[in-house]
Amino acid sequence: MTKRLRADAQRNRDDLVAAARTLFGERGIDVPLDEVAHRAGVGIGTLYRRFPDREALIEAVAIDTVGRLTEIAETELSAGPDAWTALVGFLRRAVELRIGVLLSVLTPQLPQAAHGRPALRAARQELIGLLDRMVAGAQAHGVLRTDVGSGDIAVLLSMLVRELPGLPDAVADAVPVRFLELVLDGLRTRPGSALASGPVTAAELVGDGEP
Amino acid sequence: MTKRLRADAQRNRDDLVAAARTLFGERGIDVPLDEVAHRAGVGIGTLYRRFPDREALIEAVAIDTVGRLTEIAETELSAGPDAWTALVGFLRRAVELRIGVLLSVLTPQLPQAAHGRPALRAARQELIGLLDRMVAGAQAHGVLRTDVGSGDIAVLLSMLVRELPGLPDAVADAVPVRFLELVLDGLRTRPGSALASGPVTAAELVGDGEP
DNA sequence: TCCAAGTGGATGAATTTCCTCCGGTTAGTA
DNA sequence: TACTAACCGGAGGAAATTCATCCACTTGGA
Repeated sequence: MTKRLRADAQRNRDDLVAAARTLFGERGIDVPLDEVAHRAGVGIGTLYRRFPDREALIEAVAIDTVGRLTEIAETELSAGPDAWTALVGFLRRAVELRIGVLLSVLTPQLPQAAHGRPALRAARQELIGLLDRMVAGAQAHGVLRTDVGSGDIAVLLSMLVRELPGLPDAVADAVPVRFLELVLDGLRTRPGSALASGPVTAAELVGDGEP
Repeated sequence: MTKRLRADAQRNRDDLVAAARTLFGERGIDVPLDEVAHRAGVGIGTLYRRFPDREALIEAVAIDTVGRLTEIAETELSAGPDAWTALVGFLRRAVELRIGVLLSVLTPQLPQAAHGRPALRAARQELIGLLDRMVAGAQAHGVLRTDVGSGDIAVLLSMLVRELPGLPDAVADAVPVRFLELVLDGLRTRPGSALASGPVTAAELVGDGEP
């Protein structure tokens, strides 16, 4: 196993991965590494010492993210009364934490080398298994439509979590959870479902009634 | 009015705006202008002659886009039997053409100056009016949930149209329409609704069963 | 036919991003 | 408490990207 890090070094490493996860998710995989370092509250030097190149950082983020999602999925599956509840819980928590799967599952731009790195492959496979279980289970119970698959869930999560630039902060913050509920329920009127927040009007989006 | 352009020049101008609209939508407002020119099949020089700076191009795209959406909305509203049908038609056509509103309606990064340019303000106001009409109408008929507003529609459209990098082409192409239908219907099983394409599995997303 | 209008892309400037290097700091052990 | 191996931060030059001009050549249309 790799040498054990000094306490502060480990802390910084974790902060870096966390910062990278957020920034990668929000702004894409090619945010300047300087920004990642800054957001983590460490110097650029520190980042480069820990992760020799961008690819290494991406891989670390991927593994970390898949791990978190797997944990969430496991928790929900074992705690929830049924697969659908687990699926919904999984999505809610992932969205709340702003964790998209896509990056971690297929890590688009990840050079083939890293893409297939065994550690990542294994972790990914495990997550996919859990996703499939939730989807299949919910479909078996007849509550999840059968024309969607686990891949749809992955894409959905990524779409929801991705930041839309230019929105007023209040709106931007609410969007992911808001739209998750919308996708779950659909736009059509349906008894018993109501969004937590009120309607967003276009005028409010523009933010200038009469400036 | 501004001087009339020579035929070929006008054609190039249109191509530029079209290329910019697509690229802005897919990759954000700060794609390199070189790429816009290339995609439009013209030289960079041509772009710069027609649009002195990025802001001018953005404004042109915004006006053009709002115009197109307005036209679609008008068509659907007058042709459709009711507001809900019009709204759905509007969304379907906009998604099909990959036209997001957000950019054009609130043009996030647009410097205040241009953001408030009268031509754009007026066009935007008109579009917002139409959106509100569709939303309010559909709600009055009881078919659209009342906890969403025209702003939600704008955000939705932008989310759907935005490209998710790294997806297999086939999936990427299908995503916008696929998810529009999902949002309209919801993930829950519902009689009589079926997606045009089959489920997308996570494995298929990753693209490597056993490579 | 003729030329004002238009074209493209080579090119240097400006900006952004990368990533090394090293003087100073600190965790952790004895 | 003292010592040192490990770690830190960020200045700054190299490299890459993007901007935006300029001009020799082409073309639409009167």
